[in-house]
Amino acid sequence: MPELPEVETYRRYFERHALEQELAAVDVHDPRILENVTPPILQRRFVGTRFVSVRRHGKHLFAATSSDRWLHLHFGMSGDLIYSAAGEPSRFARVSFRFRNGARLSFDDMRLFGWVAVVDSAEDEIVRRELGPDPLELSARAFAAIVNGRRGAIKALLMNQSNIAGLGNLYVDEMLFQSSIDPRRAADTLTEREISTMYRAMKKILETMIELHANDRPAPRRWLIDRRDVDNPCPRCGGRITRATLFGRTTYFCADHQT
DNA sequence: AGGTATGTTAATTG
DNA sequence: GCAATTAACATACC
Repeated sequence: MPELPEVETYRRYFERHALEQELAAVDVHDPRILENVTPPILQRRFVGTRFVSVRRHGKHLFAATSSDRWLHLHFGMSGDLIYSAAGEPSRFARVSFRFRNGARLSFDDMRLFGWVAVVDSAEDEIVRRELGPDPLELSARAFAAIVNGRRGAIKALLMNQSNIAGLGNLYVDEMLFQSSIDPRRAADTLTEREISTMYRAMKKILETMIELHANDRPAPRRWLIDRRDVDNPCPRCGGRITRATLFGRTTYFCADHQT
């Protein structure tokens, strides 16, 4: 389930379980998951090294190794990380990093929209892919600068990873729901106050979800996220949740209070 | 059987 | 160049 809070959760999981152990083997269960390497090159790059740190930018995860290469993961729609001390990899494991102690870290991805790559520099890769700033390191002023002067719809703007990296369909809907803004509103019709409300909602939603994932807790009941279904009562105003396809994605919102 | 899915990108059109 | 739209990618679930 990968937007920014989920990828941050994977980052912490990777950091907690898979650092500073020598890699004994890399098993490629399905080579279609590899973005810019072949199985033998992936193995040559990583066997004998250790992961030393993990960083995240938007929905991208980068693990530095004790050599000069980085592992670069993107989770697509259904990517996941599973560390296990022993046993067989799960049904949808596409690559498994096996450690000297017999444990493995598997990259799972049922739908294969994610990928595994090897890069020389996380920083260069962020630039090369034209990723915008990570929202957790974005000031209110910088956020306003991204929104201001754009004519397109606010939802499309927020989903575009080159504007801000890390928001996806669910959390953009959540931000707009909590900010009472219609997803179709043109960015240049938003007031300063609305932009500032969106910024605060964005930070609160992302930080809260990271905390909730860490404690394995569900989203708050007054949020949209677990009520994404047509005709559900709006947990804010008593209206009805509407569903529409906007900018290619299924969008849920409350037409009563989001204007 | 058909609709749906947390993402990205290329192609097309305005 | 920007913005909107659609299709495509591959797979499973209900």
